[in-house]
Amino acid sequence: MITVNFPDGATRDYSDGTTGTAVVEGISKSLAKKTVAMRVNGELADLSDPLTDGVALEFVLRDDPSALELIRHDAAHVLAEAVQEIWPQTQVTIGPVIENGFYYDFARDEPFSEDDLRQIEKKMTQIIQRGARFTKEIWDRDEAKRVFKAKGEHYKIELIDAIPLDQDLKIYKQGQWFDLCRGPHMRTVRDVGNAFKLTKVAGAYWRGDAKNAVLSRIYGTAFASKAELAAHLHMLAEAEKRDHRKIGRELDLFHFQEEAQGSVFWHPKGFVIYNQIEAYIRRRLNDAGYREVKTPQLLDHKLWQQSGHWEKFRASMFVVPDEVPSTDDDQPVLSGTANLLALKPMNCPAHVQIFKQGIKSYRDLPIRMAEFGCCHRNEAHGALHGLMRVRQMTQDDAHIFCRTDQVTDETKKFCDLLDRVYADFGFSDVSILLATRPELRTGDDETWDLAEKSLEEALRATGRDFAINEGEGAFYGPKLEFNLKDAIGRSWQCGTLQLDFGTPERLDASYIAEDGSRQRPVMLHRAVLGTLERFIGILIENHAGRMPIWLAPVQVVVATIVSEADEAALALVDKLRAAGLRAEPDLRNEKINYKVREHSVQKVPVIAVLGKREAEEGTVSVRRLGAEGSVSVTVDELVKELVGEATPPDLDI
RNA sequence: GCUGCUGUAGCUCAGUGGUAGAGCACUCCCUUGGUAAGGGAGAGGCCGUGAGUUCGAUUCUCCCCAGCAGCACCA
Repeated sequence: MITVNFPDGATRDYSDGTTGTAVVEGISKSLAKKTVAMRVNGELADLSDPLTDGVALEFVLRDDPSALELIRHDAAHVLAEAVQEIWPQTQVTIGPVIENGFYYDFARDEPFSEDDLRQIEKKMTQIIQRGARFTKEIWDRDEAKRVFKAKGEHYKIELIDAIPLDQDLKIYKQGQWFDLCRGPHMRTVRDVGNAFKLTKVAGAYWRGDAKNAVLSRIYGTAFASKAELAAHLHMLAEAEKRDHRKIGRELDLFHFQEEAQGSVFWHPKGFVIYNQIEAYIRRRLNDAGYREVKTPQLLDHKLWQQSGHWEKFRASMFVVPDEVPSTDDDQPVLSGTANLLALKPMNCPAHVQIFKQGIKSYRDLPIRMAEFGCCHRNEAHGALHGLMRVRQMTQDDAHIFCRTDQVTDETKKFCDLLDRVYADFGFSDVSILLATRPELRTGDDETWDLAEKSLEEALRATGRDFAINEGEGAFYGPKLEFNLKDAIGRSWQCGTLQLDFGTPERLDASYIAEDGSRQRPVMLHRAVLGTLERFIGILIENHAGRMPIWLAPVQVVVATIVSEADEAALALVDKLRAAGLRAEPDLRNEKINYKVREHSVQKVPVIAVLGKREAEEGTVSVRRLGAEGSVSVTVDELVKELVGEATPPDLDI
């Protein structure tokens, strides 16, 4: 006899070995029909599992949010079955659920094409309609390896060997087809439903390791209902429309070209945004007690050796020989024997050099040293992506040199600064990850223990929620990653705070403590926006190109209807400019419809229209981006209104 | 860097084994027109680079380069 506890507080007794299926069928037929799985003590489980005494049982209905991962996982199995039914020679590997769907990696000589996806989808639909029941079996390891070997499934054998010996080896069958899987699954493949779609094909490394073979990955997504699938596909389409590379070209903000891959050519309009953001953050940093510096681009490789970058980061550095290139065309340009310099990939070692000038007292700390440092990193070609991933970048970087007892306070202050800045840019949803020691790192484990503990304690002291991001820290210390959620629900890592005991040690930075001893300062590496390039990319996508007026490259266009209004229009532009606004006239020989359309497409926030009537009366007809109608105001009212609106948020009183 | 796909006018894209087309943008002309495209004319391309197959290649094949997607890496 076993006792089962239900969410409503009820308890019921069943005979030993009773399954979830039996329980739900005993409660109600209609509930049983909708139930696809269960939670036993909070853990998702197969409905067909026998229950044990004293468990807390909840049923998972197909349209519960927690059923989504089951739908997707089952869809991945159906995908694998479909592929093997069409191409029996294909080996299956793994097929997990991911944030917005699932994928399955296959080993196959010929990669899949987009056309194959439609064919596979059809086959999946057939399989789902066949409605095979999922059944679970526990297999003996050797037996399992024999079976998979006989099927030519070599990757599965590797997977079996990776499963700890104390764990059962579970096989899930769906009709004739079966797969090694930890489960759980729903009742039948029919529970997958019809709201699924295969979205793309790609190569992916076996076990995510670049040293391994490349597999063919098929991505897909699945939802409980067609409507949710449609909404998701709509979001993807929306993301494509907002692509900052496309908008950057359309709005004439920046461009890239072959000769400078990964580096941005900022056009005048784009650079307005860049400069506005830099000026804004400079004011914010100044208010928060930072002092700005500027350090060299090129530094001797000896310094990078000392800092640890030469050993741990060299593959991402641009190394430059310190010699005069040969001007003889018959000779090699470089001798290959010169001393080596490197373009800085980070500002930290240079900041330590400034710190080390003169003797620092404990009274001087914390020192908050900021730099809009232009850094170069030799990113892999395949990593480059518009403004989001570039080779030349400018961070809103700063290093805080402080005592260990100041770490918590500095962390709090930094978080406060982040909140203000993100709010000013309209981001309200911020999540935090604590990234711990990576495999490739400098410093001993005791130092890492201390660093991770200190950073975590400091973060806890701010009272913020966070999650752990295992193994993703910087090579010199653990870091906090601040992720912003954008207007269409995507998450972007922007801010970072990294705690570093090692660099001051390696570069021999010290201060004189209260007792007269020499002490190492702690270094906090931190950025709020991350890199300006990437942050601007995020802003463009967040706003779909419609920048807030304080950032808009052109804030107002003064467009005329008839040439008799030209003079008044130019006078208005002068007035707006004198008030500090970015205003442009449009006196072209075009109809007002044409002008309005063009400036709307260009996302100009305000169009001030001047016809004969307005020119005579000293008024303007004001049309806002996205609004249908227009409002008539006097010239002075317009100037006053726009000055108020266009003031950067930190200067707004 | 790895796998796959792509590379034709400033942009978005057609197209063909016999050296090319559209729309928008651009220039000029007509039009002075009240809030998302007025009309007409014109100019603009070594069809990514190099090699091969061929009488002939932008088209087929290969190398390289770049871009895109994903992976790996990462701000």
